Amino acid sequence: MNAMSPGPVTLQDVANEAGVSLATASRAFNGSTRKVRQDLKERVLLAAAKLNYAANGPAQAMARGRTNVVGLIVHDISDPYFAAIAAGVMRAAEDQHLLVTLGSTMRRPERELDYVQVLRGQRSRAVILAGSRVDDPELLSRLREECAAFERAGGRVVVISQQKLPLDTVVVENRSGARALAQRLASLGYQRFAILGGPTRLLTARDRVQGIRDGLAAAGLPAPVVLEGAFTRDGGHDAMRELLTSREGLDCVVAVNDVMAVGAMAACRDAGLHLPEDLALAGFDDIATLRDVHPKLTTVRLPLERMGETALELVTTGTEGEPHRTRRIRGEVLIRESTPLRPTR
Amino acid sequence: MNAMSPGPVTLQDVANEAGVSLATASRAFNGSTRKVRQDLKERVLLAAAKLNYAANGPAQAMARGRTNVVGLIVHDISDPYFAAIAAGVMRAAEDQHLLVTLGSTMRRPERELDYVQVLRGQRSRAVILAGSRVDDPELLSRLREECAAFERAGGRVVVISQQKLPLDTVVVENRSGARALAQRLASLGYQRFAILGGPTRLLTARDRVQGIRDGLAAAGLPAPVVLEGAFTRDGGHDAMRELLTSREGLDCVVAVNDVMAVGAMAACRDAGLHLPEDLALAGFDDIATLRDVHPKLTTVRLPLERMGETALELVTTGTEGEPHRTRRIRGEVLIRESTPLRPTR
DNA sequence: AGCATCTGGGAAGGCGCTTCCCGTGGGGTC
DNA sequence: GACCCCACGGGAAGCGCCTTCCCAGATGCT
Repeated sequence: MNAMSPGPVTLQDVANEAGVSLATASRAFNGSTRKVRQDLKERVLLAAAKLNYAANGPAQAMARGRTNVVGLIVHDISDPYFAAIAAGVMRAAEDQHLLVTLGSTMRRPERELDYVQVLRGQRSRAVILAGSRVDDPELLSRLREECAAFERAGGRVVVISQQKLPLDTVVVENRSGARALAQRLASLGYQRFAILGGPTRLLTARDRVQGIRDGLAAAGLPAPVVLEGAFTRDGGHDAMRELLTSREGLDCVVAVNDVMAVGAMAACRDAGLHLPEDLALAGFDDIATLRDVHPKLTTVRLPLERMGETALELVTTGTEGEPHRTRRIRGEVLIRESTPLRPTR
Repeated sequence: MNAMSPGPVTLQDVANEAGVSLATASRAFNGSTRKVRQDLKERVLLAAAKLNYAANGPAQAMARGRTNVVGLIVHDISDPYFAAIAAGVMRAAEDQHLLVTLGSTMRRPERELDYVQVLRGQRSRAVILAGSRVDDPELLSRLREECAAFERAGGRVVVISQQKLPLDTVVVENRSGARALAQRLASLGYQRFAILGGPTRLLTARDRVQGIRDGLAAAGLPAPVVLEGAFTRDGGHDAMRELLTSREGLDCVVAVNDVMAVGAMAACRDAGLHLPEDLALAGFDDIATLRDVHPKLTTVRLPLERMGETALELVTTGTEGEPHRTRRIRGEVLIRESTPLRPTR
């Protein structure tokens, strides 16, 4: 293609090819303050295409002092909750010509700190922390400091979950959603509830448990049994199995997310229970790939992709020095087959 | 923290703080060829920690001529198939202190080209192309050229799917897996098959369809009906609905992936069919979150996370100039409830 | 004709880091 | 004790690009 220079094509090569100066070639691409005559610009672009020029990202980053990369930190990318958020972030990022670097903490929240630091070093334009905050003041405080350092370095930080840090936040209204779900279930006639809760240190799990409690209390129902399990399919499965061996007379089990609910569903089947006749079951999130389980799962729909898009929108629209903004995301209760109207006794 | 310099902390700041030269500070971190006296090294590391120093990634990339970023390009990150591969890549990348930049083509294969080019500009150390190749010679040829450019620039390219390019490849043995599945199903007594195929231009879909055909033919069974649908839940759903309105006397339907199979399952239920009594159904992939659907789905297990890990291993272990390597991934047929032994008539 | 305005080009500076090269000091060898 | 070598610290070049300064030429306006 170009036999002259050895390594990758540089802007100088493009300028030579087009017969213009380096400065003009640069202006042809980024033309901000100065204008470049149309025909010259075309020549440059043509030369670039001919040489298959791709601007050196690190060099640009260095000269400009910032990149067009945003970091997305999730707990576990193979969890469909985060995969859906990631899809939303990706879609919005593409429109803005931003690249997304993915970090996965493998469900170890302390790893968020490392990622934020690494991304600061990378001069990422922003970091999106997707996923529940954790009840750990020490960790929270260190994270606050790390995020502050990130912002001092000129980046933005957006959180998707709880508003626990002085940052732009997409707040997921887990508690009110869970409360609404519980009230709807109560209105369907269910009375004796159990909750399959996630790890209590995860605020998302905790908020949902509390919301359900709120809703049941508001409906005048007794406090539910709460079991703690991992925030995964196996967590739901194991918690449900324990529940089935020890508890009797339950109406309705609410898992704090769909993945756990599906695990619980499997545990019920293993135990020979017939759903929903023998027991009603509900989840949370409305994970797309789980919408076809049978019986169809009552849940609270969260617009996961839109949450990702919203986070990226906060990244791109912020103005310097502005106080941190909040976007509230409400869940929508979806009553489906797994919680039919309960025949009155 | 340090009131002197305005912007982010630089290596010079650390060197000053530690009372050593810039060169020494740099060597304290990377000290490969050259050694630094132990006490000086500790002083530098201490100073770095004190100042909360994070090395400037772009600057390092520029000086070294390469980054520690690998790009992962998938068709759709919200598809659990790709999410699982991504999880494997992430895990392996973490061990190697590599960062992963995610590209999602939104199922438009031609966008792979753009991503490869962008990642070349970013001086990514490698690109992993996860996802089916496409039957489009023109596109394939352009992709070959773009990948060659990437490798000329010093990066590596690894493909997960079919061996269609002269690159390191994690070959998924879709055809033999599908063939084995079909033969097992035949041995269970099924005779009249239909296939819910994906888009024919996707080689993964095509290979699986062909494998099933092979297996049925080997078992002496008549050629199956094949319907084409999108490679998604809705694709499976719609294809199954069409199948149910037009075809009679089917034994067993095989969808070319689990997501489609679950969509098909829903369509069957909508039509009042009872699975597996009225119809057997099988999928492909063994997607983790879909293992609990009822009836449990017969499928071909693919070690998705391990495929991601293997791809990253190819990225890190390659030696210059070596001919491209191949890692074959075999599927494992899992017969489950959705295809019970068929009572002989 | 005189002046303001626009645009291209050359050149220099700087981003933060790695690494080559030089110089010095200490230890070993005969 | 002279010599050599090695180890290691420090100075400085250079990675590719963007930006800016300044000058030259062209154009348009009064």
